[in-house]
Amino acid sequence: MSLEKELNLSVPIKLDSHEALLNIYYTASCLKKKADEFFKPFGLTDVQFNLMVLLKHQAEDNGGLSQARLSQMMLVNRANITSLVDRMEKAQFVERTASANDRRYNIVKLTAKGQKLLKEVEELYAREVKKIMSVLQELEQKKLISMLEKVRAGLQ
Amino acid sequence: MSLEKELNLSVPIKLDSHEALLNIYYTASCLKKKADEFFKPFGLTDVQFNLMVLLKHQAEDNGGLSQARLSQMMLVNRANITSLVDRMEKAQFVERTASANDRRYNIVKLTAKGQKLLKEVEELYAREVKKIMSVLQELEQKKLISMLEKVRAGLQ
DNA sequence: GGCGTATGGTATATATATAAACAGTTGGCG
DNA sequence: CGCCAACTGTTTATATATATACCATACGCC
Repeated sequence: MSLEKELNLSVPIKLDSHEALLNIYYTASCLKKKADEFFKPFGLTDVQFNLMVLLKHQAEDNGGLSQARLSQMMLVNRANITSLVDRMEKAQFVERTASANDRRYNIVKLTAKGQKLLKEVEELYAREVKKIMSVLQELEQKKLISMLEKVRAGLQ
Repeated sequence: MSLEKELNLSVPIKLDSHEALLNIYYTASCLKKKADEFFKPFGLTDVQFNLMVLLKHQAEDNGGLSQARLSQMMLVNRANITSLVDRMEKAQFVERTASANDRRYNIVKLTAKGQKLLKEVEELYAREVKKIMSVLQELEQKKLISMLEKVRAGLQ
């Protein structure tokens, strides 16, 4: 359905390019809502799940990741990670360890509880993602990815 | 550039469909950052600009819009609009009027100051959007829109 | 070895988002 | 007419985001 109908606008969007941009924006917003709904029963948010996935799959030798590294991979300000890890530490999903080499760093790792939960959720999540994106054929998905990469590249 | 490189991931994203979904998500995030940067010199945020555009173009007879209507068109919870309009009223971009017909409603309208600012920003914004999306040809933009509509439709 | 610069994490102020509970208003229907 | 159900806007608690300023630490270079 067109954005115009979905948002119940009384006047159509003038620029095609604006409509395309708004589509990216609103689709992401809908996906986020859907994700938050999906994660809620597990006591997680989409952001927290994302952080756990990064800890599991992107840490070499399972050695954990620094908060700064996490902030780069999540495209957020590093100030953000402080409170996020605070909350997740309180929920016992992750733990901070001071780095031995460089005392500026906090190394964040999954706890046993975090690992167990992640294992449980990850598979269901993958299935859900496949289902959601299955409305597009494989070639379309690749085309979509390449178009969005072009848009990001154009932003500098 | 691929998400893998942009985020400096050490392990590639396994599922194509997940990569597509993350591309939507991260592109929206990059666009939002770009937009906020763009609006900052005018003392606006992207959300505030969006609200002003709706007030200007979607209100029939320039009669303003209720907060509930705004929340529907912005795809946010109506609780959100309260503080948003509070801030914008304080900045004198908009004003609330009690509806004559139905005392439950607040009608939100642009002030003269808001109209003047919007007029100034809107044109620059349209130019910027055209520039950003010009990395895609017109047909590609239409294809992008239709793919994103399909994704949203699949979410129910 | 010591100093300036860069980097990591934190604190604060601010903006945006949700959900849930509440009060006031409206409207339908017996 | 009166009650109930639905709707609007607000409040509160919570989660996420930014920018900025700050402190501790590390590193390069003289």
